[in-house]
Amino acid sequence: MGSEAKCSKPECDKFVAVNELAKRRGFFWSSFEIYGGSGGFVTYGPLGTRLKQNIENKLRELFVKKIGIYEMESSVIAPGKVFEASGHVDHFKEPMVECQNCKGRFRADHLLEEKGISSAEAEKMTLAEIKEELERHGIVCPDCGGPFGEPQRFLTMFETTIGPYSGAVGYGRPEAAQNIFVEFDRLYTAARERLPFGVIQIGHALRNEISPRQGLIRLREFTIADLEFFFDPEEPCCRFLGEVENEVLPILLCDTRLKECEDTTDVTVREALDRKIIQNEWQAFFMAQAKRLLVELGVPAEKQRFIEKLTWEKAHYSTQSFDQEVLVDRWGWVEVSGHAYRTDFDLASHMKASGADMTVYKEYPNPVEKEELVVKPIMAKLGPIYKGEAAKVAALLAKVPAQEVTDAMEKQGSIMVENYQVFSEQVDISRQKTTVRGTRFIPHVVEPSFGCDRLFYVALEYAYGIKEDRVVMGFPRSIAPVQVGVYPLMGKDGLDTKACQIQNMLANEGFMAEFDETGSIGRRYARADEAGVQLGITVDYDTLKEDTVTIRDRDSWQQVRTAIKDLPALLHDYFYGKKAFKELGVLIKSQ
RNA sequence: GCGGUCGUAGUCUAGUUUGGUCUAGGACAUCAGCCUGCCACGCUGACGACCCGGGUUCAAAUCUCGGCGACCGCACCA
Repeated sequence: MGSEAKCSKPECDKFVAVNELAKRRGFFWSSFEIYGGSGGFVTYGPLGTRLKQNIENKLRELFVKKIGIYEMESSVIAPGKVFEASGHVDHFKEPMVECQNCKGRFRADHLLEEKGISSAEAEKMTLAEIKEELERHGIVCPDCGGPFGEPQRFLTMFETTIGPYSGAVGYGRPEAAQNIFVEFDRLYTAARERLPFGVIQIGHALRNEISPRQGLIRLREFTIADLEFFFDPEEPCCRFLGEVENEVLPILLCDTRLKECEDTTDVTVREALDRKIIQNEWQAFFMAQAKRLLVELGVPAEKQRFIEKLTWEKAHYSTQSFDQEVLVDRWGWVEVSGHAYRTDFDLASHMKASGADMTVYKEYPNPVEKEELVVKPIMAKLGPIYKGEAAKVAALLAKVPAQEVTDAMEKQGSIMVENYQVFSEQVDISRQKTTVRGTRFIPHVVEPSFGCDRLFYVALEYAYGIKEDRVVMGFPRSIAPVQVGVYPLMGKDGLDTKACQIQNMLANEGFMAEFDETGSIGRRYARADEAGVQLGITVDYDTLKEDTVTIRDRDSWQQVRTAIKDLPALLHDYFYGKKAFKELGVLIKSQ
């Protein structure tokens, strides 16, 4: 049974078809097959690597080139402190117990919560303490009443040691975001200390999933694109909002979800903000951009939606979160990006843990004149009295609010600081005028975060089509892994040499162009369609006479004839989306 | 991690029930040659597989145990 025949059957879904094609044509496959394989790891082949790069470059185009987001690249492994500070160490380790009788597994902290122990308490307990508490409350398996084994912590971060000393714990990053927060200070300097600004990092992340499934959808090592956008919470306006305010976002709201209803509410970006469905302008802007990105990857708007996350579904750092989902053939709605309002959580956490200053300075539009009381100890008088303790007295005095000192001096002529009495003649109280020109604050963050492997998968699935029993991968032209195939009609009479020259010329013009001379011309077209090659240039006998070629469109199978010398300019326009296929030459009537 | 189903060339599969005739068959793909004047033509040839390891047996693709992997369900998914 041939693969095409099988895939025309209804029970053969697109996931199976796409995965089979991907393996056969080298888009991707699961890694380490010669050693029996290992779940959750994937290898991208020649076509897949190119497609993935094109998708990642779409992100760069959309965010880096068009709106000036900065890009950075940092390490996958980070010292333990980074993820302790970020809260991941706490949130990634869940104590679990297994029933020795029925093998059911339960979250130990949840079992304890039922006995009135708060989750905060449970989180702090050691495994021994958890075991003790479980025994003390006589907690047994809720399913069968069987006894529990030893509690164990399940860690979904990959743990390692840095260097030869086992004390130095390191973790594989489960998201790319933390690198950005950790490097905030330098990034902010590089951004010339102006808000708002954003930084994107596209790179691998690691999550030690219990059981990775669903091919590219859930991997243990995957590519994530985290964009952290920093802004002043007092100036939350998005200057690009005008470009997207009429974009319609289909959102499945919390309220709707709680009614166990799956209906989305269609709102424009403007409405979503006016009705406070989305709290933040930048977040709404990025959601609109995310929708447009998916459209450009070939996923129509009606196959996308946003889900507002419920309180208990949200990450520990987020106040409002939406997931962007795409409808796929096999599993229904699958998350492709997350949009979280992280407030100042991350910068504040790292500031607290590291002691580094993560605040930024903001100048007021108008300086504020401030008059304040200043208490200055007169050391010339304190010194002779308190001798060696004079400095200490002065320090203690500095801790007392100036107004309090002034009041005491006016009432009693002295003030007690601990056991020391300071008299009014020992201090100099004055009113000082100062000009406050600005303030320091921690920026807020909205984060769009894309799963690149999932973007890749949905692009493949939506490109997958069957035309006359043949697979045609109809990628949008901007992400096609191969832009042009160049084919001699026959591998003789100099047609092959001519085709080679054209391929070479196009490659030098910057196109991804491939030469193929084996098999019949029809076979080569079919092969190219399956790889998603956007255009086919065929060199025939007329080419030798008049220096023209035919260009074949992968999707319509139509052909136009055009002069070789015009190819570079025409193709550049075509791939930039400035020209349609039919504008590339004179349409040839189908034979 | 549990339960179910499953694992044969690049891909899809026949064979497994009932161990031997399997030196493992086919289709498609790939490569070489011939042919071929625009959509997987044809012919000839080539390449190429029983997931890994133990056990039972005279004999294992087939039975059995363990491992690994895949899919589905449960759980998990910041």
